[in-house]
Amino acid sequence: MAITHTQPRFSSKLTSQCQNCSLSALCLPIALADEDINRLDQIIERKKPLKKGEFLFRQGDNFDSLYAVRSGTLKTYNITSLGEEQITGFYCPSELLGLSGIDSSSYPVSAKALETTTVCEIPFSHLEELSTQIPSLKHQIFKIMSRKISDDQQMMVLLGKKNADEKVASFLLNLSNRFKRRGYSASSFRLSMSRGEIGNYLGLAVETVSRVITRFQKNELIHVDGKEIEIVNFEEMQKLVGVAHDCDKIAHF
Amino acid sequence: MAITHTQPRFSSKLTSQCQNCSLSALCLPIALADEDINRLDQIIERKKPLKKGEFLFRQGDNFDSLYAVRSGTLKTYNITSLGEEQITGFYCPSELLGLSGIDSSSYPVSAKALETTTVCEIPFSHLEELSTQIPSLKHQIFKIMSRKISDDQQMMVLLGKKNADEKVASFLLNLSNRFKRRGYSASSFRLSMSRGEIGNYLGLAVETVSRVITRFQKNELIHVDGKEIEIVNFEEMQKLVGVAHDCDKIAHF
DNA sequence: CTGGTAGCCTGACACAGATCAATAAACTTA
DNA sequence: TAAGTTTATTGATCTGTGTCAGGCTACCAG
Repeated sequence: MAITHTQPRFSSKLTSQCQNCSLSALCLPIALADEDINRLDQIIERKKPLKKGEFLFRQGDNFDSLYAVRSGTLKTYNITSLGEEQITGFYCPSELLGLSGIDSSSYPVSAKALETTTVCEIPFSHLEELSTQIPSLKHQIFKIMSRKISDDQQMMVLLGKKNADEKVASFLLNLSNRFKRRGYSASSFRLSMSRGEIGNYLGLAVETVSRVITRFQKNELIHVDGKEIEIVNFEEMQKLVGVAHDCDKIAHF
Repeated sequence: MAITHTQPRFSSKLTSQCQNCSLSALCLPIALADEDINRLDQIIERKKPLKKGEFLFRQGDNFDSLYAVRSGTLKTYNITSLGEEQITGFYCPSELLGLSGIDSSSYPVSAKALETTTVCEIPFSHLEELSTQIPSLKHQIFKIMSRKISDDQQMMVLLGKKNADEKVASFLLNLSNRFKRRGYSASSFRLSMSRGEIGNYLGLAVETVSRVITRFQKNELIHVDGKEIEIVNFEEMQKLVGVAHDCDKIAHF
């Protein structure tokens, strides 16, 4: 929830980092009183960076904390009964991980860094306590969890109904939106995950992801150079995804 | 959260229905003090039954309330940009609907009754208020939302990685577990949804669902008579799904 | 520099499941 | 009861994507 963009500093003497954090508008969309932000700030621990491939937590670990991404990217994944990995999400700066652990008191997924990554740790018991004292904070947590539920359901629609082109286009536009929200370019960004990880996440084979991306480039929808992506033709991409504009089609039976 | 199994009664004079409700153990897994149950009870409205095909709420409606299913079944679904419906969940007695509406203040899905259905309405603003006064209630809401997030992620694994047989087997065993938890037979139950709705939910064509079910019957995994299902060979069904037993295979890299 | 590894791309082919079509069964309404 | 409608089943065929196999490139360690 509270994130700073400054260089990692580990002194607990630094308070009010959330206020200075360029991402706090995203973490705390409903402005808390200054005093409340301070209180929130005090329960948050800034952790030392994870290197690529390191775990933030593992499936089965005791649940203690939520984590807000400060910089870098992580993936969460399940291990299926066959021992394969199924990626359930990618997490960019300002996004919150670990919500699925609250219920069972252990994390039902593993979280691994895709690159050098820093996070803020938010001990859940403290957060919960604080949320008793600050109703707007509690409301904010409800909203964040609710949002996660809607987003996951959109993902279910994608996995259940879309073809390969639509999946990849949705994925790229989704990333684009997330970068945009953070103040970065919506049209030009770097993929921190491999083609294999994209395919895993979207329910596609690596080869299919590769072919679709190549074809998109051939059709001048995007420009690709390895992990660098530039979205050239937003309009066509959105048509592929099926944007909400043509919602007049929607009937309520 | 609070549900009664008695015949529908609409007098607001009836208090403490939650205590008498055979489902309350499911709604209130962490026992609230009697006094707290009463307070919860007082904010809950028992609504008149929905007939098959009627809406509980529609995509875009203002979000006001959560709903707990008392009897019957509902489905929730999205309308995709092409105007098709994508079912995102089925809801049986004791289960809670509407969580995805908290974030955006309008429901992002529609909820429709699959048969005659009664629900308890829980005005969210009241619930939130009450949760400020009763920390264990707040905790319970966090847990329920967290559980929903884990469940949806399991569904993403199913949609992304499983084949038709595994999907249908998972679906049937999932229903079986839910009936069992409610004290009904785990092996013998009635599907309240059509084959088309099952297919839609699982990302399969109707014909595929039909064929898989027929084949399961041929192989004596289940016995089917229209909407009546009997699971005959649990062990084989669980093998199909890939139960968690063979988790020694799982490596943590 | 060399060899090794991992990621990515591309082509050929196979197959699970979609689609199309026709019939049968179940339910609805009059 | 019959007529009409929806739902389920079954068979025949088609197709999008997975699978397999090969090669290319980039990067790292020695």
